[in-house]
Amino acid sequence: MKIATYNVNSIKSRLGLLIQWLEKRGGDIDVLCLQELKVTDEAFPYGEFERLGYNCTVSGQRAYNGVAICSKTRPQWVIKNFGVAELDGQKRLIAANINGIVLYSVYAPHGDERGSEKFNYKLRWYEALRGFLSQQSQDLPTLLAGDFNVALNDLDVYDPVALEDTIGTMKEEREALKKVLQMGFIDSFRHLHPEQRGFSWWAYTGGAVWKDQGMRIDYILCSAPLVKCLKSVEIDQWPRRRRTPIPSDHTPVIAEFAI
DNA sequence: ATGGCCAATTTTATTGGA
Repeated sequence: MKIATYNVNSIKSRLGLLIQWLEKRGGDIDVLCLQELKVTDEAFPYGEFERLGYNCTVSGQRAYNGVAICSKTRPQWVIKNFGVAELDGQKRLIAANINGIVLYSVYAPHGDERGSEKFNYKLRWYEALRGFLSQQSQDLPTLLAGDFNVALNDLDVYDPVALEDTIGTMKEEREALKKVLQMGFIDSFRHLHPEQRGFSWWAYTGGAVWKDQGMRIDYILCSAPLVKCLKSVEIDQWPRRRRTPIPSDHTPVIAEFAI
């Protein structure tokens, strides 16, 4: 079973490229976790995914945020949002039970800059994520996939000196994500590739992707039972390295499990 | 692959992204 996570930066703008990519891969993606849809539930292009054999469950929002899980088998149940009034105005979390595996598609807040209201919101969001996870049943194997907007370590940024203390690399953010990992989640890419640089995001500006000036901020985190059957983790740069149609600034991360 | 962001809305500017 292959799981992919992809921050599409608008599903409307990315639909053509996304379908092209799924077809180019020969239909090997079983579950697709999407972020930054920027559309309401009603405006999500369900039909396009149905044609490719996917059932999509969506927590959407106009203009900002929005997450979805698209899978070839229907989920047994779905949860949308934290159930925390302060945070649920922004659609950044969806969970689905697919074949007895609990899958999350999450989109962590960007955070703007240290000390800003958005930065504090980001830290509160991570607290809420941990609170939510701690209340879920631990009986089922769990996958946490999405855009976490944090580069965990210096190996996860192209220039740790230039990017020191900038958004995505600050110690508060890294600690927030590391606390999630300490709940029993493993960074699948780093687990299989301890020394490899592999970015999932490059700025639109300055031809960053051609210079490989990026960051690894998109992750597939898995609970211990799933690590045992983790076969491979791949960052597929193909969608990001298109000139036309215009790509997202992120690229998909794909993990394969022997399930 | 080779100059220079992209997307949505508030639309001919502004806001958010990272």
